[in-house]
Amino acid sequence: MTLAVPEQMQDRARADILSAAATCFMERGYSETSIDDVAHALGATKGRIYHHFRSKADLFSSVFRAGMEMNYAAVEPYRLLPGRACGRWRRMAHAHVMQMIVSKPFQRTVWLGVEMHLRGATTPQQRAVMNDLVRMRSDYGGIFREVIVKAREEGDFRFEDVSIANQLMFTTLNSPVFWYSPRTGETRADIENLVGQVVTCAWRGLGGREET
Amino acid sequence: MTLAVPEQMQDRARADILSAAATCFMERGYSETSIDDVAHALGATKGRIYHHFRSKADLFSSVFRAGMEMNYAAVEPYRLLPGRACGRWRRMAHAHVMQMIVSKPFQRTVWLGVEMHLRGATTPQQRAVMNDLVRMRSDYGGIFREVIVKAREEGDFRFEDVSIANQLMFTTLNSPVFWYSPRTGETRADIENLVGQVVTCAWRGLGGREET
DNA sequence: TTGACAACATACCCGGTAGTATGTTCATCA
DNA sequence: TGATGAACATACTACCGGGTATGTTGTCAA
Repeated sequence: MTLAVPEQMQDRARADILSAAATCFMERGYSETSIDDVAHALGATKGRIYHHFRSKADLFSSVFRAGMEMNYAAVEPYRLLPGRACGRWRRMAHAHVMQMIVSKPFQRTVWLGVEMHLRGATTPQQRAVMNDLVRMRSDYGGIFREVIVKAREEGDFRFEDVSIANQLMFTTLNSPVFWYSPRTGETRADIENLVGQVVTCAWRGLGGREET
Repeated sequence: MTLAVPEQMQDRARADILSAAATCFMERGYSETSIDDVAHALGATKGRIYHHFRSKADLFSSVFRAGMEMNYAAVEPYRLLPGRACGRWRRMAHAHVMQMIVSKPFQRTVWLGVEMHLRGATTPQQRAVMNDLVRMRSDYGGIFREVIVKAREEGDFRFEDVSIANQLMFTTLNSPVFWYSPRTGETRADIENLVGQVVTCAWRGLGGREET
């Protein structure tokens, strides 16, 4: 069988389009991005995109899903680590923030998707897909929710309402998606330091004790 | 002179349009909102809107400006209060969060405007107006920045980078704009409690000591 | 070698929307 | 009382962008 190579090439073709689309959605928003824009960013035409995706909404959903899969993959290694919950939280939070930075175009698109879903700006069948994706994101939030609840039980976090605390925590951890942009001559250590400040801010916000 | 009444009526007519437009922009975004949508929300037609605003961009800018003016007005009473800076910060932060809730449609529009500006999705002349508005917002951020710097000098706040701290703080204080929605039977005390949790989270994030 | 299909490009249609041009109504004022 | 203009509504145009229908090229299998 020589099907393995074509399949990989197809995945590659899709991945290239997804990446270009994510950047366009980040830079221009959903409605302001035309299929022609995405095609132009690829040095191609509409035909290429409509060959791999059924519609603009389908393309958008695919970027959304890819972004969420990246998030799951990023925190997966730390979910079931032994020890105190607050320790797991710190690892997961760090991985999450780092992911916001390295896959910013996809994460911005995820954000756009959530906003659109809250506004209900979709067709009935597309809405089903979006419901699935938003649930996927909600479940992802649930992972963190469980951890901070456990950490509170263990006396490491202090907060009133769990839902509000989780909202505020995610707001903080996601924020680099909006204001981070790479600086010239930026080192790995610079980014680590930045991520550290964000995680610390969220940690404090959750009522975590000051680390030494 | 009987001009006083017509002028007030004109302001009123503009204010009604601004309010309807803010709600539409919040619910649908900029591009997804048509002038016909805004007109329909008013029980009117396009003619009414184009009689008071030169273009869709002009209408949007006006909503943006109105939102920012509300913010300035909200924190103004506390800016120059005597005492420690962290005390002023708490008053200002409280007023700001409350403003995010009570004028949510306008604040969402402000957010949309900032996003659009960062993407540079405007015509040259419209860009001049947007530059002015974004500067207005930047100055508003500067007010808080001064206060948290002062509070750090006074030993009440602890954080590394001022810009990052200010970004994270605003992210937290603004967040209700995205997830708050009024509940049935909600009392004034409920809202105050909610605002309190948000302010406390930001306070902690800035490294403020635990209040008794 | 040929035919079949994937992977595009090109050309076109058509609905929606910003903006305009032109009524229409009503109040005010000389 | 008639003229004037503000405050709209109505009717229309021009254009942009999603989607489709159709052409073109290269590759692989029989």
